[in-house]
Amino acid sequence: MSRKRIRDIRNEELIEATIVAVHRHGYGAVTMADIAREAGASAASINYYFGSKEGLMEATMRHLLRKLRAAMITGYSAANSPTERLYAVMNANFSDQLFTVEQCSIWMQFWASAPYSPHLARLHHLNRARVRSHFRAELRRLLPAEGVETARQALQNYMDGAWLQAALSDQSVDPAAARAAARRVVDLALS
Amino acid sequence: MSRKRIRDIRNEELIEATIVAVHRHGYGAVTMADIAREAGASAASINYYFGSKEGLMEATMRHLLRKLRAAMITGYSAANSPTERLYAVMNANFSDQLFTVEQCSIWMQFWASAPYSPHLARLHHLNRARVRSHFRAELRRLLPAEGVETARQALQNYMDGAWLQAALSDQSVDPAAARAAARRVVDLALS
DNA sequence: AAAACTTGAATAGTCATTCAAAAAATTGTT
DNA sequence: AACAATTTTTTGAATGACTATTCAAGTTTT
Repeated sequence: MSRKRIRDIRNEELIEATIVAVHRHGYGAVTMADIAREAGASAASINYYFGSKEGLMEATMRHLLRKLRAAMITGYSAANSPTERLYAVMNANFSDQLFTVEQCSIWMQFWASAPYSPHLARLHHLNRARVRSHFRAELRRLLPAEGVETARQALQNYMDGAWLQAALSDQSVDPAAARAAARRVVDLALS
Repeated sequence: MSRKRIRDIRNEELIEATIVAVHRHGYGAVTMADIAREAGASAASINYYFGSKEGLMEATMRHLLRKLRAAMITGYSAANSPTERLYAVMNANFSDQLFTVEQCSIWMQFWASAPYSPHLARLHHLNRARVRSHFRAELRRLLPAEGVETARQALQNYMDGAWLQAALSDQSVDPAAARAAARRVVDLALS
């Protein structure tokens, strides 16, 4: 039991250190030594746990995807109308925990490197397809059939664009304001 | 005169090679040797013209920004109503020449590395501010004051999100379809 | 002849990964 | 509890491979 625990604790520590280090140096420039220093460990021990740098990056993206999915499911189950579920998807994406410069920045780093890593690309496509089907399911109940796809693209691209802007902003972002803005965009798309 | 000409020709060739090579290998992974091979030149000659890899990357981004601005101005001057000018901005961003997987991909590479390069960050911010003011100017004539900012965010983030999606798509993209979709989103935002 | 251009080879540095050996934790035995 | 045996974890140092940049020596153009 405790054998597994130590491994899990180390895994989480190293992944958190990876998030910080990638945000600080960039995905393309970050080194194993940077991450090790951030975690207070050695580069060799990272390889002991994750096998390689690529393995660590993939594990980190899985971690972030899990967080995103968890936030989504939480809000989703509390909402009980199509419109509220749309708000819930937005609120999850712009929640206090997820919508920070640090996290948006690392998401963008992963997006940029996905085309060159089949593993990352696969994870990204799965996630995007899931969000797309959520949006479609709710919008079908709210709009005539010919308007569904346009509204979905408007909302989904808006979300990605907002994350991009947050990643590139040098100031800190305001999640509450982002949620309010997203809500207005949803209303606009449904009008 | 011809002294300058040779230099300009080489500059363009090397920048085009950079676009291809960065798209193929990624901004973080591309090497001077990759770019040189693509251009049929040597790595040393690139340094002769651009001083350093960073100088080459900055010049390449400037080149892309110029292209974008030129496309925008062309469409803009032909349009003569606020709505048509909004369409024109969208048409420029989704023009056949600009909206390709290759170019969207390299834009995303630049976005991702902007936070770690003051030069790139500066260029990016200037460009974004310019687009923002264009959108604002037109929307102010079409919507009540309190709706302008929401519509602008919806449109500008939509554009960035669409480019992001294009960069990550493994198939080739369809600029004409993207323009039609963008037009529907503009109509949605103005309704 | 002079200036501009090109490059092969050398330089000086970087980095991920491996590995042997040490340290720490866990287990089994008494 | 005590102690030894075993497994798991950690790391310093070495390895091998890769890179941007420089430069002297050529080639081409003016």
